[in-house]
Amino acid sequence: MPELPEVETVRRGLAGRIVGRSVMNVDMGRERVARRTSTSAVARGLTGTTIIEVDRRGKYLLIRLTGQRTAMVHLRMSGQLLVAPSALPRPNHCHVAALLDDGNELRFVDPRTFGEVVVYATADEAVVVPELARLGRDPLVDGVSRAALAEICRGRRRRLKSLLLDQTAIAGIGNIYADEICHRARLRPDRQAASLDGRHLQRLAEAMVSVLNAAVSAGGSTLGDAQYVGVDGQAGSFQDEHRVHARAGLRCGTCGRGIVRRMVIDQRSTYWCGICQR
DNA sequence: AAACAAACCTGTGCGC
DNA sequence: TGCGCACAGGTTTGTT
Repeated sequence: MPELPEVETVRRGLAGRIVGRSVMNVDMGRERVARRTSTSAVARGLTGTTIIEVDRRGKYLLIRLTGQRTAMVHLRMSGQLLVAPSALPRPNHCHVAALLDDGNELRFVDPRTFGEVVVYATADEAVVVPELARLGRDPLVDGVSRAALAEICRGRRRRLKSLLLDQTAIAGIGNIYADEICHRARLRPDRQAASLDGRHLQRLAEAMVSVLNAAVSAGGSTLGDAQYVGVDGQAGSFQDEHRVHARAGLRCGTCGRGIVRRMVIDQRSTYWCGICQR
């Protein structure tokens, strides 16, 4: 579910609601969400700390804590981080509930339990979360240029969308935004990345930044199943601006002539307009 | 190296 | 209504 814009929306929500708060007590649910260590390690790691700041790298949230600790949260497909008064009943599938000193609870909710939480000494980051070091550049944190994309595409025989989904190439883009970025750049998702010339790469870099920024401004995308919501349970609105994703059979909103088509790339549904995108 | 398949889970929507 | 199946925003592992 959550891609860069949704995770960034959560990050901003958390920054405004939990920075400066202390963790009084922690209730844990399913062991699986703490699989990188254990539920008791997560509870012990959080209890008694104060939240200093909230960082994001690609789809990874990094909550910096006192005591030189960090809590890493990855929402995967169905995870949510919610801040709610502790008096309100917890939703189903609430696997971490951290009581804060202002009476709110920070809650990690995840029906499918693909998501995870781990607390570690910040100095051990490279050991505990080794995939962070392998992430490619984050288009909003690091910026992305035509030259940077040329470097990524160079010497590879790979389809464009597959490259966009590869977190070690570019961090934060998932299935929705890969489709929307390809559309905005007017590039077919299945064309060979190595075939892109300087003009194409320039369009791709601009599309990446503009689509992701617009999506962050809209608070992310909440599809029909409403799985993604922000920390206050609010839906995003960028789904109203999707041009192709999950719109098979509908008329392309950009050219007004093409009908959005569906294909499968890397086991993921892929939507594109055969007229706009070459 | 790239593409593909399956796995991890639960929920929802659709056709019959 | 109920059942069975397809499918869902992610990532990893193993196989062609």
